[in-house]
Amino acid sequence: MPVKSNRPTIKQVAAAAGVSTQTVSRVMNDRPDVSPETRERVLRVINEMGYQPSALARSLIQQRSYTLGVVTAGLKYIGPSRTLSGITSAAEQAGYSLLLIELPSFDSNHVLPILQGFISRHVDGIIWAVQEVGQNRDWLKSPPVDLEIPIVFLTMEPREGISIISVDNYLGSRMVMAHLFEQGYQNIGHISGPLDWWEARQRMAAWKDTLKEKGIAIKENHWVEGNWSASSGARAIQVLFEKYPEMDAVFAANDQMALSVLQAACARNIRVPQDFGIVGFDNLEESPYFCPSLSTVQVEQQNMGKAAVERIVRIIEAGWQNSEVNEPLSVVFKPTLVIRESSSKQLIQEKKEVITEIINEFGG
Amino acid sequence: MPVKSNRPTIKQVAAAAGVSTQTVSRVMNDRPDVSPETRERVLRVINEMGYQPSALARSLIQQRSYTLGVVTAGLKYIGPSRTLSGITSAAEQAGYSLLLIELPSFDSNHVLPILQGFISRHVDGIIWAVQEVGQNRDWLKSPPVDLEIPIVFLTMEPREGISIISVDNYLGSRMVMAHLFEQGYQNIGHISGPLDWWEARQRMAAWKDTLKEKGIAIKENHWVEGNWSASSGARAIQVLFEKYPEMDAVFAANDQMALSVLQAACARNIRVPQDFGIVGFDNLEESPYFCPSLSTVQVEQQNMGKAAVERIVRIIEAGWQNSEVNEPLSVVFKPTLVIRESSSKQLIQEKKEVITEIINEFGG
DNA sequence: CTGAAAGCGCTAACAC
DNA sequence: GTGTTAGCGCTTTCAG
Repeated sequence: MPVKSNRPTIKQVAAAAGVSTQTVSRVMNDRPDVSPETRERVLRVINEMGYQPSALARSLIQQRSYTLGVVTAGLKYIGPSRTLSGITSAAEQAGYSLLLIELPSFDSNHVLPILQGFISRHVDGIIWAVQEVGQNRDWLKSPPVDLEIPIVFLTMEPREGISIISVDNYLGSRMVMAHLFEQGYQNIGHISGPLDWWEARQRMAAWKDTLKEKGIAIKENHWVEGNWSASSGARAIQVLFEKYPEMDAVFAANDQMALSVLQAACARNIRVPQDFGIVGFDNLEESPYFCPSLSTVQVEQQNMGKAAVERIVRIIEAGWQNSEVNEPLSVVFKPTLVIRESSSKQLIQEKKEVITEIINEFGG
Repeated sequence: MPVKSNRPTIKQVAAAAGVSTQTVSRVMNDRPDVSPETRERVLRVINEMGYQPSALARSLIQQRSYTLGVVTAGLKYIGPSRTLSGITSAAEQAGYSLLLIELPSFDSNHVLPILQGFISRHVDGIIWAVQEVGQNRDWLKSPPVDLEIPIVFLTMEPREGISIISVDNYLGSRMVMAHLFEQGYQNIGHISGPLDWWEARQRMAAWKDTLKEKGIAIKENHWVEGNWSASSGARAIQVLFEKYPEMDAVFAANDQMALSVLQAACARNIRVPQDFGIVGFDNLEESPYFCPSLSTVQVEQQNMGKAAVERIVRIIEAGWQNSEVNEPLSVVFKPTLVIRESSSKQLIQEKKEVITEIINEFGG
């Protein structure tokens, strides 16, 4: 079973139809300057032979591949996958193929071979869908190749002249904190994400700033750094219960870690939310079904993926006709607070959920 | 910012180095027949100019793209993403690029444009990583194009002459049932997945067969069909509690639905596992942290993705040298039973987990 | 060891 | 309307 596929070439189709390759090309590309009879005849032959033009050859001559390079990491986690899902559907719709690369780790700074691969394959644009972690953006300071290819980043700290699609983690976390105080919780602990993640720092900053504004001193024993995993959350909550006994609520930087807090509370017979409030971040598919259901922050990851594709496509098409893209380089999505039983003394009775649009909360 | 990148071509490198393009090509491909001095000179120029050969042009002439087409669906669920993650890392290691397509739905049978796209882009092989659902394999009966490209499927019913990487869902479910009976549960209900899914049917068949073997009559009120989601699980368990009051255990076809059972039991103050046993399937990252922790079946999805890549690469390379692949076409992975608190009266005391290798259980 | 010629499959540019 | 010529960037083949 030789790999070499013997599908017909444009030459063979032309010969079979008794025309030149140019005419076949014109028919394939719906050019007007072909007589109806010729067109029909050629189309018939194309169908009979099952002719499929080579995108490779076309890309080569047109210097345009209709392909996007996508870099992701941590696909085994749900966040990156959701984003990727948004990317795939938007790309399909825009008529672009996707060349996918998954980094071996989030903080990989080993990007040269990836960029070279993309260049070598003539991608029209790149979507860098890896969160900002550790030093994994350092290569931007001195790009290893001078990149003529447009590139859009997802989820990173704003940088001059770079197109970024991100979500306002700080705002989302502020909403969490405002909600917890509103519910009457006073001593709010925090389980942060790993602090080499930009997003983890943002979420933590909101926790700190809110406490500061309330005149509450932040002590070392009021928070613990986790690593996003439920097991790290389990360790963290144990430490917090021990070192911060007055604590009556926890803001966990994601739902997995919040889940462990739920479990720990359950194991200690602490009543949630009556005596202890818990809020997470990310809104897992399962979070409404935790016991009690988990309050959290909803991020439209799929839409962010879509936005990234739309943005890169607009840049590509603009560059193609040498026009400028006159819209803001970056987009910041607004998250939504989803209030469920784990933090709402009212809701635990009524068994429903409330979604707070930022617009209503933070006068938009 | 024109998209057209003005990176150097082999011609320019050749001119700059004062050699012919062949020589540059030879150097790039590490051919032996270049004098050390020439090689060094050319290499220097290559580095200076940042030359990166065009994979497109190379693919065109070699009739070989070192690219794999990957078809997936439901990336917003964790299962498909885990598999994809296995595929990306194995492909990277094997030196293949990935062209990714996500179907709009699991049961899409609209495959012609996808195959044409792959053919057009000269992929060397295809990995069809979509579960078998409804009629979504019908196109295999009369392939819409005569596919010269080798293709490997993940997770589908065995079919003559087709290479398939799958997991033994039936075996995994038998292990669940054996375990539940061993724990002394007698009246075991089932929440199935949607029955147009092959995997859901397999899991259910094991439930049925086990009951039959135990001489237990299967009644309509002993099971409910879910749709994999936690919310469908919530509806299902409500029905079961009502119509099957003697029930003392549930085998849910995935962890999300099992989670809802956990929640429902918690809401009704039913003691799990003392009075009621629960087992899921798939082993979510979060399942050890449910309250109580959830017994389940572990499937090595990432390894299945890896296996698919390794298989397709072997077929490709074999085809390339016109040899045959003399190994079984298909691989069936063995799942593992993970016993946690939700179904183990012993463990709920000790707070640990037990992993049952099939080898020990079903005399392998 | 090196280079010249040919061509992978297609389309842009121009001729007729 | 249609065909011819040239060439995208590379490798294969063959000559020297």
